[in-house]
Amino acid sequence: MSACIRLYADPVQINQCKEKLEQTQEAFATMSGVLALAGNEARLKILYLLEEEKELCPCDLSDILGMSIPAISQHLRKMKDGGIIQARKERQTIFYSLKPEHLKMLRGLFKYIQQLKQQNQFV
Amino acid sequence: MSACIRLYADPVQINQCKEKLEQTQEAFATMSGVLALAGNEARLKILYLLEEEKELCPCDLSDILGMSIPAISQHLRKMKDGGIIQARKERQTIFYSLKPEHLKMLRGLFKYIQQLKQQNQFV
DNA sequence: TATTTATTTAAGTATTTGCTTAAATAATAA
DNA sequence: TTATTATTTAAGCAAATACTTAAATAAATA
Repeated sequence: MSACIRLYADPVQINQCKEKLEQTQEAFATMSGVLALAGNEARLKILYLLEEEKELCPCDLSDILGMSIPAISQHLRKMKDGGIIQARKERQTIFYSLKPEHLKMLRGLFKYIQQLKQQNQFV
Repeated sequence: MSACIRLYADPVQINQCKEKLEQTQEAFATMSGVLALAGNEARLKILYLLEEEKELCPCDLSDILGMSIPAISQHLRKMKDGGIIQARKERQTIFYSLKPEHLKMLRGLFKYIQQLKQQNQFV
């Protein structure tokens, strides 16, 4: 694949890297999937709000984020399919909340958002 | 925007949520940008490898990941533009490394990848 | 029963993404 | 100088994204 014919390439290093990735292959697929979900501003805000408020319905989220109901609904479906949120039905209303699955990781991200916020206040 | 006319919507809660988001607006934009970069399997692996190996050139990355040089180069440019990696030139070779900027957050992600790996080993 | 309400789904579309191949740069070596 | 090497850039393209509007579900109410 590579077009480079390096004198100083370290074949041992290259192979060690390949092995490391192979052993961790599944984790990278899972992780990049979750990060891709969180890597959209609307979805990141939804996740943050679900952590703060415990649960919210599509209608509330639409109000809060100023986005259409179908747009919200489609983001929610994506995250539900991705296994990071869950739904609970109460009469006509569907309440979404964070799934425990990747909660620890998401909380790490929220903590970092708070740090960024603090930094911005002093700039 | 919303089509729902809820009897039980809590306008105080809705407004508190809106305010929280407004105060944190910039942080969400920054954060989702970084997560979008990490939310691609190839790029996540590149970031991980740069953490492990300190620095690597496009050619090494091409070998390790089994991807074409231009594909790697374009991912690197995207992450450089996004401010999460930096370049150093030595003769003909360009060495890329993680920028200190969001390193703390990225390390949190790498730690979580290791945890996922451990879990997979016992499934 | 018919209507209203909350939500989802479907279809359409403009934009973005992530690769490909080919060409352009820039530094080194012959 | 010319050729080689490492990398970037450009152009093209198929697929994925993220919205839109309109229609379909499903539960509650009149």
